[in-house]
Amino acid sequence: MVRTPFIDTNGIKRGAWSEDEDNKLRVFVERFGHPNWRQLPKYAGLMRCGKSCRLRWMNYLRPDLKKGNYSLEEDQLIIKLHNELGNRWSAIAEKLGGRSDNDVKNHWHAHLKKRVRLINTNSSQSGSCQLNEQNVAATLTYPEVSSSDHLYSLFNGLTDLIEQNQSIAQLSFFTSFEIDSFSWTNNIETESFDLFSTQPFDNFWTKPFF
DNA sequence: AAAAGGTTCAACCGCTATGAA
DNA sequence: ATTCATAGCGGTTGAACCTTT
Repeated sequence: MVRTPFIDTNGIKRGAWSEDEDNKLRVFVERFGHPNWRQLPKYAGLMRCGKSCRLRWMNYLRPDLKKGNYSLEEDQLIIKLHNELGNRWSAIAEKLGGRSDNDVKNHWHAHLKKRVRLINTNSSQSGSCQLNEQNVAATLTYPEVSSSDHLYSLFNGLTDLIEQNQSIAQLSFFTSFEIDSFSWTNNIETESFDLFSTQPFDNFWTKPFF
């Protein structure tokens, strides 16, 4: 998933970084720091521009960089911070700790934006539910404790069902079965709320889907 | 099995902010 | 006050990978 390496007209290498280049940059920065990114490639023996070196270090090589899947807590925090700060990815990444701004930005566009938009759309249309089953008073039990991968997958499943325009009957079955089994197996107290409430919500993660 | 379309993410580009001269 | 160099930011893109048809 990387761009093919090539040398541009100025003799600067572009595209994907090789392992050898990574090693040169890592060794150099760990030893000397990076007081001047523009000069760095010359002294580090790299054919890259300073900007490219900085980006590679900040987004990939930094030792304090956290890699791998995002936790539910991280997703919650990104959504909350994006709501407060907008597209200020570096500020959001800073508060997450260990994630690069590029990584957070990609994660937002790939995973979170769609879900937030979907929920906002459905919330604003609560009077005329898209699912074409009017006047259905559904109640959803929701665990008070939300730090669980199980809950995360449940949330994903729910939004996928909504996206596929599934019926309330299918949703009700899915939610009650999944959440009841989760709360039962984890011995967690649950609280009820109205699935179709139009009241303003204090907490994104506990607000109804419509 | 192959083609088409969608997803992911590393890297690039252009712009702005900042600080030094 | 102005100019210039550099760092940093956010939007966009290229291409590998994945899924669907």
